[in-house]
Amino acid sequence: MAVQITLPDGSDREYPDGVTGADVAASIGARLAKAAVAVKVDGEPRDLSRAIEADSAVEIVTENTEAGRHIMRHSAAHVLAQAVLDRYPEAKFAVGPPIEDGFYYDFEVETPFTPDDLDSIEARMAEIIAADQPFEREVIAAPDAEAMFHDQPFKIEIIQGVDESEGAGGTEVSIYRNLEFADLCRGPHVPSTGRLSAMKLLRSAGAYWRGDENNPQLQRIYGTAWESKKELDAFLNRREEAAKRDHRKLGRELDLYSFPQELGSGLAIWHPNGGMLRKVIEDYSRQIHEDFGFVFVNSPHVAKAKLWQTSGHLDFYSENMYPGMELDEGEAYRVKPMNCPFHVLVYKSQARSYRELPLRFSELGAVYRYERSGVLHGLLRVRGLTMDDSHTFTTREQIADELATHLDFVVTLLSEFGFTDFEADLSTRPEDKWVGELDLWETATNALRDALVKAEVPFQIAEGEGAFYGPKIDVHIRDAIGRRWQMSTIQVDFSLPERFELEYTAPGNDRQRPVMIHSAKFGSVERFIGVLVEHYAGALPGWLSPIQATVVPVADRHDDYAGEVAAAFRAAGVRIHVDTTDETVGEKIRRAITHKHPAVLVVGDNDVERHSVGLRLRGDDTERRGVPLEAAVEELAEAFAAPR
RNA sequence: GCCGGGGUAGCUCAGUCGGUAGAGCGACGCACUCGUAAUGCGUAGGUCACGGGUUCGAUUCCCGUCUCCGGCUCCA
Repeated sequence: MAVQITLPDGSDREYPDGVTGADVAASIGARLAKAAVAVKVDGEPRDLSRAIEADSAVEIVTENTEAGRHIMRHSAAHVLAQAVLDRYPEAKFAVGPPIEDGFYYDFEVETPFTPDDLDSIEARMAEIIAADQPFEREVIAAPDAEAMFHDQPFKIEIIQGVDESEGAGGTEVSIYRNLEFADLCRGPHVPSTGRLSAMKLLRSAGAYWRGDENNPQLQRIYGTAWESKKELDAFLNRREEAAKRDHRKLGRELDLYSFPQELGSGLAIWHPNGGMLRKVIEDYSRQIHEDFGFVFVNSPHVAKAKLWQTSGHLDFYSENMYPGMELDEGEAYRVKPMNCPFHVLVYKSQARSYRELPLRFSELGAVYRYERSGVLHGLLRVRGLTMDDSHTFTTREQIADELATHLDFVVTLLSEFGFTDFEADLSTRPEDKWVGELDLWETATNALRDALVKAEVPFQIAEGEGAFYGPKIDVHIRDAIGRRWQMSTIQVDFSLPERFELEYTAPGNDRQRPVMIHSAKFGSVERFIGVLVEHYAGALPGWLSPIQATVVPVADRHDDYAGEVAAAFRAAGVRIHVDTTDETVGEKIRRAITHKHPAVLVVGDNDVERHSVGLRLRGDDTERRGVPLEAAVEELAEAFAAPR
């Protein structure tokens, strides 16, 4: 007997019966065998030590691939559990999957782990790894597994879950064993613990069993594992680099905004530089809205509770709303968490004709949302935010064109801020609870899909994930270091027009109900700025920089000329300031560079005489001397011009 | 909200096994007037987050509050 194995390059090889993945790897090459952590047999990951019974396509999974690291991290999670149970025999262990860049394991223990505990656990893991214990797979009947894990309630629950999902009775589960430690696991695993030397525990945290806060809270330990010390160090280094981009830290360094404790959680104040950044972004927002045919409306921060009752927010959104207040004779008011009811009232302020539609209302509206204290995070999750919010009222016939326009708008806007890597989620009708007409849902959903295809935005369909009142598109971007952020949304709404009994007069003089499209392009101005700052690591593109250029007079006899230079730039629309502080030239330049100013202009005796400047642009560590002033003004005005 | 870890000068941090605190940067003053990433000297600046308790004495120990950081989706 022999098995025929097809390798990824298409070649076929014969192997004797009982051949293992490890044998196949060894037969191809010693280096491959050394790097192998598992195999894929007909696409299914398996242990290297398992015999390959039938003819199949085999691919060796090596440690330097994502699939390989995934397996290593899964194995590292086992070792973590093993170490914890060694140290805390009474601990109950729950689940321990690999995640992006690492792994975790959840435990129920008497007292939460301290940082010292983590050191001790990591030391025990190092011993297990040094002992190079082999991972051994075993398949046993579910009832036997329940007996084996009789004092491990989470494992019992998992075993019973396997029963439910795969049909009760006669079900088998696999377990992995290394020495005295055994864990329920689908596998595969690395051959032995010795493969996990580049490993580090990172932190502990509370986490609810199965992510549900009604369940007991477990103690989660996070760790990371890589194929080599070098890769581990590179990862730790990347984390440090990411920390340097933290918009909260950069916000302070660049004097953009702050979160004073006196103010309140989740609330920011904007300093002059941040105020300028907001102005530039808000000016841009107004301009592009105008360019895409939107008109501007405005609304107050509070409204009668009855309005929120009509809109449905008190029924569906009240947990995110600030508590009510009473005015006059017991009239209840609420602070707005959204702008939509106001824009609806603008629509209702007069009888509408089909000739006016689509009607696109836009507002940079400050809204307030109650977020749980634990989820607040800098500008990225706040309790007071400014939405570049719009509400478009269309006829049914116009929906498709209108959605395409909105997507075009969003993509144009994100591109002009330098984001190029988009992904979208298309959320479709929920199964059970929804309003409106089925064919309208289909029309709108298809229109959203067509728009995505036409705009060439890669997307996934989030089946049934839509709101009850209509389908939507969420647009995500990837930032400079690969993180994914949700930015824009385009949300169709069949419900609000119904609730507010919106109408327009159609050509046949009959009354029709419009459809609404909610859309936020930045999401929130605050959050958008947070993402921008992190994406650019504070070095905002010239058109966005609050200070675009600094003039450095060489000595104070050049201050007057420096003022003339600044005036010339200002006249051309460049945001410039003169550094007249009593410092050396080197220090003033260093200061401008560390504050990420896009241009530094040094002026000295030669420049006064020749009416020129020394010009140094950000990212360039050389300078150009004696550039004629007019030429420099023209160059920077062009380089720093806003896209619209 | 829940779990863990923090809160000391404007910022970054050290320190106090209970005897009211220190550095660097920044700010301010003086000198220097300088050509592309830190000139020198000096001065000021702290209710050690807030409230209570223990103590002869609390920034330090205990309790509570506020606040910040990390985590709470990724199906053995």
